[in-house]
Amino acid sequence: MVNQIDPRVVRTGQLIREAFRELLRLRSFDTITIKDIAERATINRATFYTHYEDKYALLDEIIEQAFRKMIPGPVEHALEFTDEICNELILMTYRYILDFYEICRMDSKSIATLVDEKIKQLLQQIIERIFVKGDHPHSADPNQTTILAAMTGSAIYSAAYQWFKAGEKERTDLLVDIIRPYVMNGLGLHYI
Amino acid sequence: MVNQIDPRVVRTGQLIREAFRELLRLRSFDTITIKDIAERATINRATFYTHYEDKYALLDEIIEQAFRKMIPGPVEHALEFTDEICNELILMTYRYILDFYEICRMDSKSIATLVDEKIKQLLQQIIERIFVKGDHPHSADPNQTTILAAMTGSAIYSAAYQWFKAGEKERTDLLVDIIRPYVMNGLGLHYI
DNA sequence: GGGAATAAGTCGGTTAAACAACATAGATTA
DNA sequence: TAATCTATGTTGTTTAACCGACTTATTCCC
Repeated sequence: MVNQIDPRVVRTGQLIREAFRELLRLRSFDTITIKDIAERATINRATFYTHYEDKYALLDEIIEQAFRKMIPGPVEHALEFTDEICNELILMTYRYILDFYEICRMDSKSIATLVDEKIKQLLQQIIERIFVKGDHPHSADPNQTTILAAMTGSAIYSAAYQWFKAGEKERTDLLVDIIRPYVMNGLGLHYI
Repeated sequence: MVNQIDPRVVRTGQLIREAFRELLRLRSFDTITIKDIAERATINRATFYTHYEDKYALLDEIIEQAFRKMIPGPVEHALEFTDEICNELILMTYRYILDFYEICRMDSKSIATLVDEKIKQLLQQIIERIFVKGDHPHSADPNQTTILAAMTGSAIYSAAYQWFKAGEKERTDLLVDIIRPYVMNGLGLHYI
């Protein structure tokens, strides 16, 4: 429908996302209308729909973009799921949660579950990719690989989220030391 | 040809002018190409020409926009050419020169005369408008009004420019006290 | 001087954004 | 409850931006 290389398309997309990010700092997700976004982005309301199906799709992309920007280089290029990589993933996830809940007004908690799901899914993807690239013990069975990645991703996310909700902002080394052994043992990678 | 209300037109115009202002801070006017401007503005080179005839026309508009933004409220709404208004005009002109020559790299002096002419012309317009609005002694004769405005504008500009070139950045009160009596006497307004 | 490279303009065809108008669905209020 | 208002999507038409190609300068370098 739209050519993602056309500079007009690129610019309009940027305007929409930037407007939306600004609005999320000011108000809660469900008080923001398409009209608001279009006005702030200085585009026509109808044009919004050639870029996103609705504001949920837009939120989805915002989350993903922000998350991908935070992936550390070592994780990006990791060929094996090592303790070090596991640490990076944990810290990155925690950092993302801190950032996101600071930026967004989550008064209504309307989008909290959406965000949770999205982040878990992205984490899972990253982890699965590392499993497949390296010769992980179970990588022969794609099905099992996916399940292990899902468990690992949600374990890391849930723990980081609980840490955040408990109000602990310091001593992330403790957080790491709780999650990593659990995950690595679970994967049977501890003694590799 | 282009509809100045269409948001696309407004946005493209802003992008072009902003890109040009940025480039003027980095390089001198005659080293800047249309291609440079278009690239920085993230628009197509051909699109530039639907907005401006060439980079001289663009410079012209940049100068005018910047100048108009500096017009003080009292001058904007003046109904009479008083000492106070005259002071404001002098100070504003001097401030403009300071700003402009700080922003633009005038290495080659290629555009200095263009800028000079433009500013004199704008000053003249402002002054003439005040003459016409108030019942200035000579306002009955439109021709004479224009000439008086031209002389006043260029007198103020030249004096402010000489002051700037002499390197005097302080004591603008002295500058004002030199120009104002000259102009007001010249206009025969000193004893009104 | 002569040839290559780069910039300035121009033009016709294509694509995306603007816009107005419409139908629908919730929310608000009389 | 009926009526008004506001947000959501959708559609067809118009317009401006994109793009490639082309013709002229201008500059640069051999």
